[in-house]
Amino acid sequence: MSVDPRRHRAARHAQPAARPTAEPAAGAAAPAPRKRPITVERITDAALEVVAAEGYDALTIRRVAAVLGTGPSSLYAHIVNKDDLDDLLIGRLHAEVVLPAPDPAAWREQLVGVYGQLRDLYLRYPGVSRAALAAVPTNLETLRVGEGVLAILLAGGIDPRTAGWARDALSLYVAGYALEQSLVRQRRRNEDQEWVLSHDEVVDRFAALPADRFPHTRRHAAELASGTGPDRFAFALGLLLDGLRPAAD
Amino acid sequence: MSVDPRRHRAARHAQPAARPTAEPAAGAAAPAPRKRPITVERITDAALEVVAAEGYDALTIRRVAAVLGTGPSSLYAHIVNKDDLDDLLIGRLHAEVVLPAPDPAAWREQLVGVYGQLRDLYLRYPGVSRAALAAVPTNLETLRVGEGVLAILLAGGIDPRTAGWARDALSLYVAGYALEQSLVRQRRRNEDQEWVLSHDEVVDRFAALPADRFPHTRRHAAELASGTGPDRFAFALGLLLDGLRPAAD
DNA sequence: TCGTCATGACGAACAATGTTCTACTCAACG
DNA sequence: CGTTGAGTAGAACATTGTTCGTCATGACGA
Repeated sequence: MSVDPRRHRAARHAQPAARPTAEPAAGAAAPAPRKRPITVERITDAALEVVAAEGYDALTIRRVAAVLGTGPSSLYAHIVNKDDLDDLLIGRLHAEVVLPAPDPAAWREQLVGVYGQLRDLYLRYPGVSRAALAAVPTNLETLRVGEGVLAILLAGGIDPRTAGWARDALSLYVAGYALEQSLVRQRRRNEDQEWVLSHDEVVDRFAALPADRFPHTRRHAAELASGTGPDRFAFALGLLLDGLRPAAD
Repeated sequence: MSVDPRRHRAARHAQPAARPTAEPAAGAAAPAPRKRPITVERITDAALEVVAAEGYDALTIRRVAAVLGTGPSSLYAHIVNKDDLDDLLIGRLHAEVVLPAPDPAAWREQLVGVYGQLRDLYLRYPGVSRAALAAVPTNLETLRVGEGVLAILLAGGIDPRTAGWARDALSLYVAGYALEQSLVRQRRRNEDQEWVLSHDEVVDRFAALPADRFPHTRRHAAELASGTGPDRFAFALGLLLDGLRPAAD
């Protein structure tokens, strides 16, 4: 039974009562174990390494264990299961988000900045946003980012209930956007699937649709396939944020 | 090699050249095969049955085969792989969406109606929205719904490029919303996981956060956890749609 | 009417996954 | 020097998607 990693998970989701990690003073109590013991941090590092290099689909317990030079069972002394590993990943990602001090005059730009960071993190680790969508919303680092976003919204004059709902919608959209974008890029890599289409092919395909059943798609094929990812992202975020304006004026 | 189901998949994604399904006139050419042969339609039916009853996670090839009273390998004469099955599912779901004739005066309500249908379909089959997020956007039925949405937006006076981007954002949000909602309900069912929280517990947990690091989350715990699913859905959809207004006026 | 053949169904099997069981190592402590 | 106990690791199990070779079965031509 040993230390039971479930306790550790619970600690990551509960309020930080005392010391979050309780790292030794580097040389005092634990004078450097000879063989680089497996820790939750090292597991998370290895997992992110795998995801960055090969995508979230390649993230298996065995793959992570191989990176650490061990077998799959060795990880289960530190993590509860694969869901727990996902949780660690999105926690680590959210931990990297830097939150600005809320500025009532610039709440909109600040939110674009924060969610832009999240988007970039998601895209740097292709497919993790799937884990983010499935994640339990009580992870401590996720809560930290949520609190920061809430602070910005409230500083902007948005009433609390609206702010909460808007935050949910924004987070949902960003995760969904990153997931879709990752899938597109992944498909572009697997060119062995002959029915995968490039950008131009999509335009051609749209334009080749029967005019009787798909008049608009056909007519505006170019516009529909237009716009890089960031453009669409900024557009959607703008829609969501501008809708909040009335409450602030 | 036989008929190669890849051809069928390609047909489902290509333009409908001639007959979409080519169903026999019931008694003319094919006078009722004695043993109910396995067809793509029956596979899709069985798969949806499984998802409706046990959720998308329970959707395995073997499970579907069992519903049809056969072994897993029998399905591979009709589908390419599991991704193909996912594609069939979301195609069938989109086929059930009824599209209104575009009314320039009611484009907003019409869109709420269409995406409400999609949301209800997703929620009726818990978890399928995951497949929808990963789906290839060239599925014929998906294109049909997309065309319908586009028609409504254009009738509302939205310019084509904005309409296309807005459509993407809306579809993304609806799929993400349904996925999140399905996960919440699924978690609520698996009560054996002790760290899963009910609504009230979430409020308590928020209110119990340390006030120094989570002041806003703590203070507005009630508002943050407030609102049923439909409320939040309507709110987010409203944000996205109202942002389009200026272009229409 | 009989033989041939192609289509599709099926069982067994394979590789890969998450997870558990049990044995083992090895530093710390009496 | 012996004990202990946490952390490690290898083997194994159940379940997944997928493929291979074989078999039934209905259609078609002589």
